[in-house]
Amino acid sequence: MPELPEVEVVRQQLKTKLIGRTINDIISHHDRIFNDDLKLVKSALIGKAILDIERYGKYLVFIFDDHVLISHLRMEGKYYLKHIGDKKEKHEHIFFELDNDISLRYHDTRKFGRMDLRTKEEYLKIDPLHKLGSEPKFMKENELYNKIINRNIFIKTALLNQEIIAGLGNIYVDETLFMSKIHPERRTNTITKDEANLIVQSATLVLDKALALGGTTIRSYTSSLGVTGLFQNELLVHTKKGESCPTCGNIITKLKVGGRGTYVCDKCQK
DNA sequence: AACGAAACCTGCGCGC
DNA sequence: TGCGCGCAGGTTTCGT
Repeated sequence: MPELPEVEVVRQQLKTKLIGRTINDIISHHDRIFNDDLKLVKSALIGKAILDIERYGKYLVFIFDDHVLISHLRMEGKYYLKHIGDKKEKHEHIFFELDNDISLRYHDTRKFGRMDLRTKEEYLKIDPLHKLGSEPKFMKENELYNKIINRNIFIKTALLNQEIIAGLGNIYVDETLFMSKIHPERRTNTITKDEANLIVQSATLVLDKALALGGTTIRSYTSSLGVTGLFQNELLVHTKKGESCPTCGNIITKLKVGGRGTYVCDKCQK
């Protein structure tokens, strides 16, 4: 479900509700969400307070005193705030039972999401965060160019690779490439410095604007945690197959790039 | 090492 | 109505 703006919205919402709350119990109904042994997770976190919630790219990080819990929502992960004892809904896999009668529930229809327990000391230095690329707004001049010029993959595939650039997903890559007038199937070794820097600038703009509108909501139900953004009304090409290009009027087409549905204006994007 | 495809899951919409 | 297929805002693993 979420890319950087949607995860950031979740982070901000959770923060207002959860800072200072203490974990009284953790209940798991599906044993593949936690990558670590449940007993280990419980012994590290039970009795501890949530001190902060950080975000790196699409990863959420719950900060405790000695440990952190890194959460990736993948395609469909969501957090719901309920009351302890509320009926377990389908696809609610992890319950974090907090003080103040709060039951923080991790909901994931496809069970793709994952959580990793790490120590505060090392969590930025090891998997899964240590190889994460820079977010567009923090990228330096030519940083993207230097990372892709010696590779020979589709530019769309490169922008979806979180080790190259962090935070973009299928929707925002399409929008970024449209704004940059670059075709998603351009090979990375043909991208110029100016084009790479323009891509970073466009990505920064798209992500900022999407965040300001609360993210994008397509093909998704409303959640109890405000992931009902408005940026879907601002999309220029993604989901617009058969419609007119807002720049030139040409019909927008859909193709597959790296197995992902991709929307493009063949006239504008070269 | 690098690349592309398949795998991981479940649900929904569409065509027949 | 029922069935099979393709598709879904992501990442990891497998095969070449």
